[in-house]
Amino acid sequence: MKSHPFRIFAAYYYKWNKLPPTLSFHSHPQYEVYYFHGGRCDYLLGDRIIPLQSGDLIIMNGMTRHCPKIDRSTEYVRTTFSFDPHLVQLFGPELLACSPLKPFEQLRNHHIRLSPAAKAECEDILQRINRFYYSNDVVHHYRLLSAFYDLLLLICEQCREDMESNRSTATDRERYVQNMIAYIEEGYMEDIELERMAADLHMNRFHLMKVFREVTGLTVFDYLYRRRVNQAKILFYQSDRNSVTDVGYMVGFKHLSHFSRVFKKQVGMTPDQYRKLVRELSYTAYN
DNA sequence: GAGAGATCGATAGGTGTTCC
DNA sequence: GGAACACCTATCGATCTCTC
Repeated sequence: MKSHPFRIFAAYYYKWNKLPPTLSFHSHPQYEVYYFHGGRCDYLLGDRIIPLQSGDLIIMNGMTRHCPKIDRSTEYVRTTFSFDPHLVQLFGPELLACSPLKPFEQLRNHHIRLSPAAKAECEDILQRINRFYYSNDVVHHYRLLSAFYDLLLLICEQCREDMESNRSTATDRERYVQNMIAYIEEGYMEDIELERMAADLHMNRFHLMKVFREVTGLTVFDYLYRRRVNQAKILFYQSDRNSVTDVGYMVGFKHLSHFSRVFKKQVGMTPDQYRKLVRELSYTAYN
């Protein structure tokens, strides 16, 4: 899976009992699932501190800055799993009917304490994800997607009560940023200007930029371009008949040169190289 | 040879930072 | 929260390479 071109997934099982890794506040446009197996750790999520217990699950929209604060005197084990929310488009309308991303969209950042039975089930799914993630086998790639879908459903089940009571723990600043992200989601394929965005959201342009950066660690345009490039990846994946030029225009770039430059900066290869990799993969899958 | 795509350079306008 | 300004980058056009 490491060499797989479709790097929208990222799954990591991590066990540490010696030197600590570099852990700092970070954010990203992907959604993230964090599962705590064991150890002593507080999780810093925006301006909240969550003391963790074994079997705790945190779902995050990714855009709020987050990091674990680990007690180094004990062994620390966790699994994180991040993914681009638009990846679910690959599941098709029937599987999307149950809104598998609803907990991420409605609750945004949410802490779940799993029962022993749910904990066992979750660990089984994560184990499968971890196993298939590192495989280059095409069948394992689809089994990874299947396990991913299973995980989303488990999360939906665990969040059902909280979603029904519509309990949201977002702060005012997070809600501001959620509005900005929703605005970008609606118009990322068109021209987006900060001035107009600020006016539409009834915010000051400077305040808007400042809050977005403070909450996410990214600039508005950093986010916009990541969103466009991820959508381009999905379009390449959905059909290798899409030309680089068409995809560039479809995701909101006005000029191919700009699209190519941004894509290469983010992905490390040109859109055409990426498209060819995806094409090779689908040929392998059908042969 | 034609079309698609990549790359480069110049520049105007927009953005981010800093300060109040 | 608002303003000023330096700097970055999006845009545009030109040109080159590659593939069919």
